[in-house]
Amino acid sequence: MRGAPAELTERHRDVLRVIIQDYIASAEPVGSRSVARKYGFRLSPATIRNVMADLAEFGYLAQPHTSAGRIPTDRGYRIYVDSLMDQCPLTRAQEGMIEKRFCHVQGEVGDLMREATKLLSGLSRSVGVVLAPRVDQLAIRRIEFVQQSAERILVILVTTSGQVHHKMVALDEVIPQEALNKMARLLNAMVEGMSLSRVRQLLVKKMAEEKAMYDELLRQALTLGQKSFAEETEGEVYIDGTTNIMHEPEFADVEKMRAIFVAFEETSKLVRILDQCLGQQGLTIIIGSENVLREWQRLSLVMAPYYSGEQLLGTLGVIGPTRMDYDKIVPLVDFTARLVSRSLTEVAS
Amino acid sequence: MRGAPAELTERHRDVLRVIIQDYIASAEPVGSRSVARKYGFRLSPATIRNVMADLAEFGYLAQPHTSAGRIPTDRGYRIYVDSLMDQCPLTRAQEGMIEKRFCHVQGEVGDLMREATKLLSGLSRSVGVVLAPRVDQLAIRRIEFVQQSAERILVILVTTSGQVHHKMVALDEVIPQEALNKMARLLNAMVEGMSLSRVRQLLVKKMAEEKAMYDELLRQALTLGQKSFAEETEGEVYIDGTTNIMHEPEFADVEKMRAIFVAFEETSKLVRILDQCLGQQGLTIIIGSENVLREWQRLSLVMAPYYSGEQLLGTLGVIGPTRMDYDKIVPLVDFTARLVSRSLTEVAS
DNA sequence: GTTAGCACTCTCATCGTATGAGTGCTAATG
DNA sequence: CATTAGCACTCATACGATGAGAGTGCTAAC
Repeated sequence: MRGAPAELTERHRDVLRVIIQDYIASAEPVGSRSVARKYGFRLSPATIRNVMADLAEFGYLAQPHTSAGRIPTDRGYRIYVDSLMDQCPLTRAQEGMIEKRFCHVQGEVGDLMREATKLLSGLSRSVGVVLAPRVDQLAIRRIEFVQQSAERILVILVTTSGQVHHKMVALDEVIPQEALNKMARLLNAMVEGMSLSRVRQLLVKKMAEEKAMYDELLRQALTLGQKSFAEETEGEVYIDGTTNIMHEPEFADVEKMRAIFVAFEETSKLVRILDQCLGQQGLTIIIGSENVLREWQRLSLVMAPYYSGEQLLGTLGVIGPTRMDYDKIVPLVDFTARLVSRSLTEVAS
Repeated sequence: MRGAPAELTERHRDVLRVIIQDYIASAEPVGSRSVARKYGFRLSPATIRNVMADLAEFGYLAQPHTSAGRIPTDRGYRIYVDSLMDQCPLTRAQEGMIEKRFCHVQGEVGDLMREATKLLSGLSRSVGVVLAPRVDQLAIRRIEFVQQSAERILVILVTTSGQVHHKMVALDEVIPQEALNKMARLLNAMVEGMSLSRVRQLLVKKMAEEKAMYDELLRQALTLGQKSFAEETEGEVYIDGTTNIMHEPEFADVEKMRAIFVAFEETSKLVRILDQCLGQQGLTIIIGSENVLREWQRLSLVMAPYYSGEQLLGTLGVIGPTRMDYDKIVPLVDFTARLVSRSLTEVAS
C-alpha cells in the first residue's frame, strides 16, 4: 500500500465513486465489468482493472478473495464522504413531511427526542440515535423537594428546556415537608437560570460563607442542595430502529449480530462515542475502524449537533453498517438537527 | 391425537418428564435410547418407544421429522409445568445474593424496577421484564405546575410509591407562575393520597358544583387539573437481556429473530399480554401458542404479580423460548416478586 | 495509454453417496 | 400380556467430487 492521494487522477476518483456507490447499493463485491458498464463502455474492463489495482494499492479497495470483485475499505469510505460523494438532498416533499411530524410534537423535550430518533431510524432504515442534553449544562428552571419517607427526599429538577429529572436523596435528619418547601423556595431564588455545574460551585461558596452564620434553614437547604446535585450526570441516549440492521447482509451471522446488539445495550460506551462527536464543529462522520472500540468497528456513525439558540445541547444522527447510504443520510441528519434546534430554540424563548 | 390425560400412567408421566427435561437442557430431539439410559436401563428402548408413541398420540410430543427423536409440544410443556416438574428452589446463597442486590437500591422506584429486570434476565439467562405500576392506580403524593412557556405548562406528578411522571399541557390563557403555585396548593390539598382515576371523578364533580360559584382561581385550577389528568396512561415496561435469547438455537434463523425483536420493541402489545397476567391470581405461565399474538407464539412467559402492602401494582417475570428452564425460573420469578413487594411495601409505609 | 486474450483462482451450487440416529413393526420371550 | 430383540425403513446431515461462473492478473498487440 502506497499512501498517496496525490497520485489520484480524476479517473481514479470516478472509478472509486462508482464502485462505492455500487457496493452500497448491492452489498456485493464490484467487478471491473460492471464498472465499465456504468461508465458507458467508454473504457474496457481491462483498463478499469488497472485503475482498480491502483486503488487497491492505495488502500481504498480490498478483495474478499482473489477472484472476487472489490469492496471499499474504511479508508475508501473516508475519501468518499470527504470528497467524492454527491449529496442527495431531501426532496421538498420529504422535508415537508418531516416538518409536519415535528409540529405534532407539542409536548415535552423527551417526546421531541423520541420523535427525532424514530424519524431518523425510519427514513434511514438504519438505527436512529439522539444524545440528550446533559443536565449539568442546562439552565435550571425549578427545584422541588418531596418527602418520600422519613429520611428519603425526592428531588425534582426542571430545566428551562423542559426536561424533568429526579433522584432520591437520603438524609440523616428528618425534615418536615413544610420546611422542604421553604428550602426549595430559597434555592429556587438562588439558582434559577443557572446551569447545574455553576450551581455546584455556588453552593460550595455559600456553604463556606454560611458556616459562620446561623440561619439553620439556609444551612440545611444548602446541604440538601449539595447532596442533590453532587453526582455528575451521564448523558441519556435515545435509540430506535435497531431491528433495521438485522436485514443487513453483513450481520447475517448471529454472533456478529449479537455483538452489535450488546454494543447498543451498553449505553455508557455509546455515550462516550457520541461525546466525541459533540466536540467537533458541525457534522461528524465516523467510519468503521475509526471507532476506538472493538465492537463498533463494523459500524459507521453520521452525527450532527443540535442547539438551543447558541447553546450546544447534544448530538443526533444515524448508526449503520459502514456500507451505509452516506449521500442520503448526511442530508437527512443535517436537516433533522436543524429542525430539532429550531424546535428547542422556540421552546426556550 | 386422543385427548385423554386420564389414560396417563405413572410411566407415561415419568417418560414425559425425562424427555422434557432432556430437551430443555440440550435443545435436541430426544430419542428412546437416551431416555432408557436416564431410566437406568430398567426398560429397553423399545418399551420406551411404545410409551413415546402414546405420548405423541396424546399430543404431548411431536417429531420434527419421521426418523428423529421427540420434542415436547406446547401442550406437553403445559402438563409439565402444571403437574410434572420438580421446582428447583434457589439456594440459600443465591437468595442472599439477590437480597443484597435489592438492598443497594436505595433510590427511586424506577431504579428498583430496573434492578429487578436486570436481575431476572441475568439469573435466568433470558429476557427479564417488569410491568411498572399504572399511574392511574397509584395514590398521588404531590402535584406541581411549572410554567414552560406562555401557554405551556409542565405538570409533574409524584406518587406515594416514589414515581415521577410529567407531561406538557397547552393552555389558551396565560397563567403566571405565582397563580400556578396557588393552584397546585389547592389541588394538592384536594387530591393527596387519592388515585388518579378517583381524582378524575372528583374533578368532574367539583367542576359541576363550581360552575355556580365564582372563585376564578379554583375554576382555573380545576380546568388545569382536568387537562393534566385527562389521558389514560399506559403501563410502562422495563425489559432487559434481550440479547440473551440470541444464543437460543430456536432463533438461529435471522428472520425469526428479527420477528422476536420487533415484538419486544412493540411495547404496547407486550403491555396487553402482561395485563392479562395481572388479572390472574399468583404466578402465571403462558406457553408458546397459548399467546394470542402470532409473534409471541414461540415464546413463553413466567410472570408473578407484585404488591405494595395489599395493593396489586404490577407484574414481573421472564420471557424466553418455550424451551425454557421452568423448574429454575419459576422459583426465581416467585422470589423476586416477593422481594420487590417487600421493598415497595417498606417505601410506602 | 488502452485493450484483447488467456490462463488461473476461487466461490458456490449441485449431485450422489455414505453414515448414523432413530423409528415402527413383528415375532419371540418370560 | 407386558417386554424386548431384531430388522427394515426413513430422513437429515456431512462429505467429496464436479462443473459453472465470475473475476482477476498478466502479456502482448494495437
